[in-house]
Amino acid sequence: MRRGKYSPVPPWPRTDYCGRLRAEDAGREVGLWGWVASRRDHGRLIFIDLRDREGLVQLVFNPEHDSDAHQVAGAARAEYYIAVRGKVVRRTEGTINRELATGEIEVLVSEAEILSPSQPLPFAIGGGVESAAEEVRLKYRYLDLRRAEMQRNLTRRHQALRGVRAWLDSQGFVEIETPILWRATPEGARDYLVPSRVNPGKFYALPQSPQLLKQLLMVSGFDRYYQIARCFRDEDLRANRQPEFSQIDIEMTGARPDDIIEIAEGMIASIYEFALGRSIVRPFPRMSYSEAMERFGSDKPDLRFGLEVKNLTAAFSGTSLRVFADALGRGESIYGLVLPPAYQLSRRELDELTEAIRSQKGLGLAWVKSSDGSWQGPIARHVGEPERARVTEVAALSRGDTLLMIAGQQDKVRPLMGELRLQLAAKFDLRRGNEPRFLWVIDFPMFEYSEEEQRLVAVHHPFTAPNPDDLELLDKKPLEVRALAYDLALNGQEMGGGSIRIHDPEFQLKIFSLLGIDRDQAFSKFGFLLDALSYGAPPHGGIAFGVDRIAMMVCETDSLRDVMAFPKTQKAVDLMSGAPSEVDPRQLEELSIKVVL
RNA sequence: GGGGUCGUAGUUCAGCCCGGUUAGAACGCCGGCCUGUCACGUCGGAAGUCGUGGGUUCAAAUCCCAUCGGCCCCGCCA
Repeated sequence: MRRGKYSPVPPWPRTDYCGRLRAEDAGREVGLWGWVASRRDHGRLIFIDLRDREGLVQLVFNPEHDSDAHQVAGAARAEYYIAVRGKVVRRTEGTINRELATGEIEVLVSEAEILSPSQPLPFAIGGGVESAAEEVRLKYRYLDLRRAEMQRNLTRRHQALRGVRAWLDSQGFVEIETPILWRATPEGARDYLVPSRVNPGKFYALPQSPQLLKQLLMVSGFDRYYQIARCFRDEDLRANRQPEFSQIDIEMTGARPDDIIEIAEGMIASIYEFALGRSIVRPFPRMSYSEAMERFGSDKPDLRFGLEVKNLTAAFSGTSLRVFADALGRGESIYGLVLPPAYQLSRRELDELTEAIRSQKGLGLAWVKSSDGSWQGPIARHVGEPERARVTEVAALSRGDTLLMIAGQQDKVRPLMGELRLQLAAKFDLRRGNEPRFLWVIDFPMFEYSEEEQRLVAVHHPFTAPNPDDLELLDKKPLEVRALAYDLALNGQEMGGGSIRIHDPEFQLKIFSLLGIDRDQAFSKFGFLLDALSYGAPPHGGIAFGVDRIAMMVCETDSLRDVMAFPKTQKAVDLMSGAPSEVDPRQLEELSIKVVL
């Protein structure tokens, strides 16, 4: 591997992208730059597939046409970056390659130069993403990104964001940037901290979202704001969660939930238009949180399949089955899930499922199989006729169905049934369907009780306005208060969520106090917000979407890493650069930081 | 913090259960030949701390323990 003469710029301009050349370009003289994707050396004739971001084109080097260029081709190897000049020619009939977009033509090269040679690569670029372990791909991410699939994903993500900007611009939204160095706030995820050199012992925090900043912009009068905002949360990773990610952050003055929903649906439609060139069905259906929990055991139900959860509590009243009778006596609920005859679980699978639920959640799973008017299974003979008839009706149980049931506290059982529903759907491969099934989940509760912290916590966030119809419940039954909050779910994933905010400082203090934040704490942590709200703050509300999840949606991938240029591993490490790393002791000293391990 | 799974030439994998030849294959790489290939073909060649450390054994890629790393999941993520 030897570099040619030093030249910081290509010897001739690029007239075209390789992958864009077509039959109508025949006869043109072109200049191309690109990587050697493959080289087929016949001793005299040499073919090279030259690749750039738009695709491949075949180059032909004939020593009788130009022997210097032929020599260059002979020296080239895979992934050398070369520049060529030559003539686009139609291929003869028998040599056309229908597999290739550029397969009707080739470039007869008359001049060639190696601009940058390459070591043999750790993995093949053309082999698809399965051709190398992700560990290797991440270490050489810059090479991994040369793959057509990654080029496509990142380009499509870009198109999706163009769709976002085009739509929001058309609706009069102004894009405003907010600080990355900000302050730590209580509530929410763990913060990433940044020490301040000029203020020893003090720290900035990276924003978990620009929530409060966008509210302040409403006070300032930018009555329609948006931002593609980078956000940071120091929590454990998942396939769809990275420590830093992007949000489409939107806020509007005077918005009602319907206004936000309308803007958001228009935005999603624009994304589909720009990224995929297709339209989607609107408006999206809406469902209340309580209905979603009751029917699907989830606040982001996957609507691509049925398997709905059934509430069997009333149907089992007065049952002779001991475990259920005891549960009902404690005021607990019984939920069931009906598996049609096409989806059979073996006795062994049912036993394993029962055991998994008992060991993980401490709840028992009961099951019966329905045949002609009778039930089979371990508990079948303990269930009396009247409740069997009621359950059959409520669960619409028919012959050959399997009914899975769990009893327990409603707030434990419903999510568990929801999980079970997803597990079974995965097992029987029901989570498919080409059409995106969007769903607005509305009427979220304001609060939930945290066992761990022994207090109320905000379901959305502490700045969310309650539904005015529920105001009188705030003090007596806070858990029953609905918020003006809404989430957009797609195929079982949360794509975004938002709310109408509180714009009255006294009312905000009231909500803080319900959350266990007293007046002093509120002013010391959120004084700037409370102050701002006291200077003519207009009513406002908004929403935020996960850009990365939207990119996953339009790229049809299950891994966020496939739509991010430089993602981190599950241990939040960048395998390529080695971040996070130790730092020079002098840096720590300047920051007045001592590391204790 | 916890559960599962994987780690063997540059790459993808086999071998591991049931310990015992020189640890194999394909792709890639290097060299020769080749004027219509397109995953070119063909002949030859080089290439391995079997993730790391310890243990059991006459003998460990193989069995045991620990540890590191990738991935998936639970907890966590207002």
